[in-house]
Amino acid sequence: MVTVKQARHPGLEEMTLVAVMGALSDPIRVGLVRVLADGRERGWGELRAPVAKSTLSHHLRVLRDAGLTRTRQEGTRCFVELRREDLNARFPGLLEAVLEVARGDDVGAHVGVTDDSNRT
Amino acid sequence: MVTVKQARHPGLEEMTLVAVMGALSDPIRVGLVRVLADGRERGWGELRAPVAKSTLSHHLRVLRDAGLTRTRQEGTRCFVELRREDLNARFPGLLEAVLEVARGDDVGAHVGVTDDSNRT
DNA sequence: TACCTTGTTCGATGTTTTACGAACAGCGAA
DNA sequence: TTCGCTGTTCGTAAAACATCGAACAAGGTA
Repeated sequence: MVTVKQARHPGLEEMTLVAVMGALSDPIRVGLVRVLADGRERGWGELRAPVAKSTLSHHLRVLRDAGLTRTRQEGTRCFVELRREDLNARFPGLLEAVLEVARGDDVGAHVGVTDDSNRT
Repeated sequence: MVTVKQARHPGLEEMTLVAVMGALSDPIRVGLVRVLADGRERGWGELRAPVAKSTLSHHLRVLRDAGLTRTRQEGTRCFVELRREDLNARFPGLLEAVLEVARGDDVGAHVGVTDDSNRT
């Protein structure tokens, strides 16, 4: 019934440093953030990660609950995007610093997107 | 015998983003980092945190293993300090961004030092 | 030497996290 | 309506984590 509980996204004030750090303490999630770092909204199906879909769903929820991403549902499919402006407002400099290191170390390398670019 | 295994500190190359983020995903550890953020070396006994000493020891080890702090042993007591330069070299901007937010949100507020300033 | 102080290590425990496959629910298409 | 596709939720299991008290080890002190 209330299966898709219309995903609640935390407001700026609800985001906590500890939750964000926790969300970014997993390589898969860092990989997802990196994929979304180009600012483009991505379809769930575009995302590739070496885990079962239920696990991927879990990771996306952790990111969303921490306030890192925004999920939009359109009919049957979901789209995810990085809440870059919100993050920069709430945690100035943090996201950029993390992305910079993640890029340099190639953290979350096995996370990617299908080259099936049918959007944007 | 080898109780105090002379604490190994990871070199710059051994530090990982994920480990650092994990280390900073606990309010007590963030509080410890805040306390050390003034650059002063602190004695173990100076640190106050609302946990048992064995737990505090554990948290200090997590921080040390992630490369955030350096521990020095002098006779019977230990001294801890933040590896600020190393962190800035390895993760540019990250520590400052975290400290800034932690200060603003007062993360790890119940962690402090005894005003027993008998050092420096 | 016998004791005390200091911090680590050792279990033990309860909680949280990660992971999977299966079942389910919503939506669109046949 | 009946399928099929998509993503969430559930049940479960394994691993990691936070926490404590007790035991221990190393160094200083009496």
